[in-house]
Amino acid sequence: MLWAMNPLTRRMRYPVRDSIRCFFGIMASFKGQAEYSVDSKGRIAIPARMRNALRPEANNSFTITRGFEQCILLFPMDEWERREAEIARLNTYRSEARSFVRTIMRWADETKMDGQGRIVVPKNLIEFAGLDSAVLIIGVLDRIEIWNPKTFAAQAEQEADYPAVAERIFEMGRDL
Amino acid sequence: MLWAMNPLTRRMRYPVRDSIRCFFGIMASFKGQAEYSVDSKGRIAIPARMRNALRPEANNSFTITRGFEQCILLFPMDEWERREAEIARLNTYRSEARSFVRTIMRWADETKMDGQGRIVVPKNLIEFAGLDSAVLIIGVLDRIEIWNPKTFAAQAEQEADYPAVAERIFEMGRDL
DNA sequence: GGAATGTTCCCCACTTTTCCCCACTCGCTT
DNA sequence: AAGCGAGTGGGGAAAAGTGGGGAACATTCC
Repeated sequence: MLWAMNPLTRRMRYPVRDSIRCFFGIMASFKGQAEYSVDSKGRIAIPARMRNALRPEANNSFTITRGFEQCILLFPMDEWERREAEIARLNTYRSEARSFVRTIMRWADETKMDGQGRIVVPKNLIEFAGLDSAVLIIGVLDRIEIWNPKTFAAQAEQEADYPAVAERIFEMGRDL
Repeated sequence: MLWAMNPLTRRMRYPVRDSIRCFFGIMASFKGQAEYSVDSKGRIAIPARMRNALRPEANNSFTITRGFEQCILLFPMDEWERREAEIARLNTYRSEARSFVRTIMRWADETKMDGQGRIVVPKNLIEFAGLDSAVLIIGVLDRIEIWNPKTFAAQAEQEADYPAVAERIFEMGRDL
């Protein structure tokens, strides 16, 4: 296994295996979940396991934004830049595209981890996701999701048909 | 990461990563929202996050104009010059193009930030956008939008189908 | 022409927020 | 048991947002 230096801790803790190849090159690959707390200053610690999956190019920074569901998304800086370039190609003389870009960018903000590996979550996003003292942090491939545990549980009965959904998504016959 | 000097604060606060490549080269990348106040002199502060995203070429200046919606647009000077060049290429023997160019240029004005990072908004634009004491400032990629919060809220029910619009726009299936 | 009035622009000052750093606790490993 | 990594809490310096004074310039009125 290869290791690279994590600039936050200045240690060789970045495992290259924890990344996957994609169209653009290499992207991070977050996985797992953890229940952490939000402190009085609105800070949330990023689980060490996910910090270690960050590529050095991300510079310990994330773009934080809202999800389509009632949760917060964290994209590593390098990954977000690719998405933004895609958004910038939309034709903003079309009213629908204009409104879409406005909504995406309006919720987005840049945030950098402090020396303890924490990020500050903007107040409007805390409100949007309905966060209180405890949060559920989930690693989902190229992004990290932050949920209020209650909100997640409430919408997680959808996962009851998890196998059925999988069948629909992969119905073109291509197995992963 | 590269840093350049922000001439406003005379500090190395301008992150070069905070710009994205586009057809023309590099453009600024504004994001986030903030609710600020308009003071008695008609001045509005530009959020520090967005000031730091300005390229030195913009020279702390904006071209201010009206949007397609009922809001005010701020383009960094360097970005505006590219747009103006684009507009100048339109065929002004077409009456529709003539009218479009006239309307755009009629509302446009130049404004430069003061030492505190504030701009003065022309009275006709304040009237057009219906601004009073509080404004909503939104970073939208290559431009900054200034809204009356009430006006924005009134037209923001479009955001209800934000996920649906996203599915339509990115119908190739790639989730954002 | 000159004084009065108003506007623009630059600077200084105050308050609040943000960000960086230090410190503590708790498991787990050595 | 000691040491280290990980999660949590908080203090203080610096930056950001806000308000306002006053000089320089323009405009209007007598």
